[in-house]
Amino acid sequence: MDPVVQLDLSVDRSSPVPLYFQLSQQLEAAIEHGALTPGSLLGNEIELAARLGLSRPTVRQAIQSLVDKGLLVRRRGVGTQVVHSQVKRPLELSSLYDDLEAAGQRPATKVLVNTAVAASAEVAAALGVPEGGEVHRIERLRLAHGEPMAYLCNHLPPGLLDLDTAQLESTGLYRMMRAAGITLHSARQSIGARGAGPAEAERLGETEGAPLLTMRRTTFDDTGRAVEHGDHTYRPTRYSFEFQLLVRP
Amino acid sequence: MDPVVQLDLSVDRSSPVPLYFQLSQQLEAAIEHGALTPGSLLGNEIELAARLGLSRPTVRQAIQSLVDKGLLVRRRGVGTQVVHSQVKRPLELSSLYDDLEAAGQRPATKVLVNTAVAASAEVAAALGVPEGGEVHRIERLRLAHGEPMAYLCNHLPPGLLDLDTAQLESTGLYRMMRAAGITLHSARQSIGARGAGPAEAERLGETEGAPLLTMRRTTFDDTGRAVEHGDHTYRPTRYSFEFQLLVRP
DNA sequence: CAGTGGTCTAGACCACACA
DNA sequence: GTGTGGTCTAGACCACTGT
Repeated sequence: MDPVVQLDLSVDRSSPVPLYFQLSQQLEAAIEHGALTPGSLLGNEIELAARLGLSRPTVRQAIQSLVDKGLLVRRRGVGTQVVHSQVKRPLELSSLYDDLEAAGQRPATKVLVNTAVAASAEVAAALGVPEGGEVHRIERLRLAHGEPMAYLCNHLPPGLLDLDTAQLESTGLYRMMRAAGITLHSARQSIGARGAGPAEAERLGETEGAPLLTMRRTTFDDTGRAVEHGDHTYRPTRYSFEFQLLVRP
Repeated sequence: MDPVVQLDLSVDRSSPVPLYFQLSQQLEAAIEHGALTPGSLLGNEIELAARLGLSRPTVRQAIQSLVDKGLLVRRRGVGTQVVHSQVKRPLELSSLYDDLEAAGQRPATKVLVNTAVAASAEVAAALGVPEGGEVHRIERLRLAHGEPMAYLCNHLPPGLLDLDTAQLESTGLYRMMRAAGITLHSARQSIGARGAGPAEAERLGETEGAPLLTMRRTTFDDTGRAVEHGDHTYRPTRYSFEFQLLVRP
């Protein structure tokens, strides 16, 4: 039988951090460094609440947040268990710049184009602006260790952001948006593949017809406004999309 | 100013369906068919609870589930608003079979291989079985309208499932797993691209070196056990990965 | 300031799993 | 049966937003 684990848990009621959050952090940390081993039972919620001097709904809220992260599983009539597998993070709205930086690849960006243009039909539809209306176009080449990894073409609605070329070369677009107070909310993505055309091959240092990984994405903020439409091509020998999924219960 | 909408909401206390779920379904339906327009305010929770004869936590639970789906946004001091954009579904653990069926493409499957084999190092590591130990190997060709769309190679731990060839040809692997009482929980995926080798090109009706979309995935059930490892190749002219993402709040 | 969501309490009854 | 999570109530106070 799986053991019921006794943990050293406590909450600080004078802290501004919500109690449920303090608890979920402690539980997550316990799972992280092995104090709660995979498969172990958490002990029932009532008893846990009594031990911490919390109400049951508060304890439930803490546990629920970890269930949502995929770290715990609840079974009615059984209990709450630590999931065995190493669930890391569900897919997030990732930024290539952040991905590369996290991998220690010291990303570099070369801005090829940074100008206002008339919106094509596709861009206009994606951004919700009139066709032929003004939008901002950015073309960038992303490099790691001096090697081209991806060609990024983005369009943004006019006036959304101050698109300084120097800033674009030193950080990622999403970071600039967040810094400008834009709350990213959702994105619609499409990932595919195709053979490289002559210009693409040249830009990325590939041969014509070489397989390329493509990603098209429209990103929305929390008011539902489209804030960015991107058309990216990646060298598949240098980059692939990796992510963890959770099944919606 | 955005209008506060008055809706015709009600709950049935004699129903076995949870009250919060009844409410969230009605709200979702109202958003779906436009009774709640994007940007409109939902009205405060206390008043909504009073109107329905529910407690505030119950109403909050209903609203929270829609916030989690990305349909609503809460702002402290402001209220709860319907998101403007058409958020459909966050990425789920999708099955190619279901994807094709949903697109009305009448998928067909040809089972090429269905046998026990010794686990390669990669498969053994993915499934958590000893290298060289017995695993089950399935190779399938997925067709739509008689045209090959994808080549699917999967490995499963031994004895997990009764892998009937006829059943494999008439439905998808995930459906068979769910029908066998396996609760899918999470998956780790990697999507990339490469040029087709001679055998792959032959199988999919492509020429050698043609770009192919690749997906490698390991799926886990809710006990953390790996239940499947797949290595799939898709014809990019016929298939791409489309999904909606929500930003982690 | 008033109004909103964010957090929290101390109980209650029910449905399901397992022995 | 017993024990678990699932749902629900009727309040409370706090933090933030916008006027």
